[in-house]
Amino acid sequence: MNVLDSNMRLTSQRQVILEELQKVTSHPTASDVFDMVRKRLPRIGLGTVYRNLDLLAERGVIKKIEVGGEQKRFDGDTSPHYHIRCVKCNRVEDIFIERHGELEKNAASCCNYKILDHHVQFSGICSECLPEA
Amino acid sequence: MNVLDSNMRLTSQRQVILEELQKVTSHPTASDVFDMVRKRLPRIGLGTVYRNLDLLAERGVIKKIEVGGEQKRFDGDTSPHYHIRCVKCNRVEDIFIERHGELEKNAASCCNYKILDHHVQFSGICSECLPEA
DNA sequence: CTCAGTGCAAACGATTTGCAGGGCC
DNA sequence: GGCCCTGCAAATCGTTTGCACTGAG
Repeated sequence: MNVLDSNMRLTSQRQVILEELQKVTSHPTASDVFDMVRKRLPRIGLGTVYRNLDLLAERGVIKKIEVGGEQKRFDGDTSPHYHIRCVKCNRVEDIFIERHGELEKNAASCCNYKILDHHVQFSGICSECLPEA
Repeated sequence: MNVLDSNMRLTSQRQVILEELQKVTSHPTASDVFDMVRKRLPRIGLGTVYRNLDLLAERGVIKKIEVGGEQKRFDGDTSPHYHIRCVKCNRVEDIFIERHGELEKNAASCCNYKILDHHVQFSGICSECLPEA
């Protein structure tokens, strides 16, 4: 928790939210996290969850990811990796293939942007949904 | 407009929405399209715009793209290409580099999904925003 | 003590939907 | 003439915010 500013307090809500998020690899939405955290802190409010997730994401302690779908999702793993989403059940999983630096180089040569980052989104059908497809 | 089902009617609203969208490369949001279309059809409703954009996207006549930000955007160009978003002004532009088939192959070998598609999202600072950065 | 953080509820913005009337095929 | 589609407004959903209170430092 040393990444946080000195004027950022270590509340139990903040702590539990981070712990619960880092415990899973399911890329939960804010209300998923709310449900997870509520088991340990029954009086926590949904607003608090949103506020803390945004704050932690801003500091880079966690990542806010925007795959398809309506709700944003959060990832406790900040190491660089890609994602795949199942178009049937909307599950989101990690794809650990090496980042293609080449991609940013190619993009840079065909537009006059200062490129900061890139992300690759795969979509497909997960092994669990495949049989019924 | 031959891509449409036989039971899909060619209303003026539908026609104008498609025309206006194909006229630009700015990846407008639904309400951007609403504003564009309203100049020609002042009585059109926002709901109609949403309904038609979704419908056209479902048929593959246009594409619904989900870059960062709150609103979804629409692209009249359905040829395969990537996108870059300016983190300052939120403009979205096309990146025409050849698709990396390799990406899907690599992803397939590290997860047991049937991979259907992939998309690459770049983020950066556009030439217009760069001076003030 | 102080002020960042909280719970709660109301507000908000994007999108969806129910419905009665309208116009394409 | 049927029924898909529209305009309109209300409803919904995710997320944000105002406020008075609480508790970490």
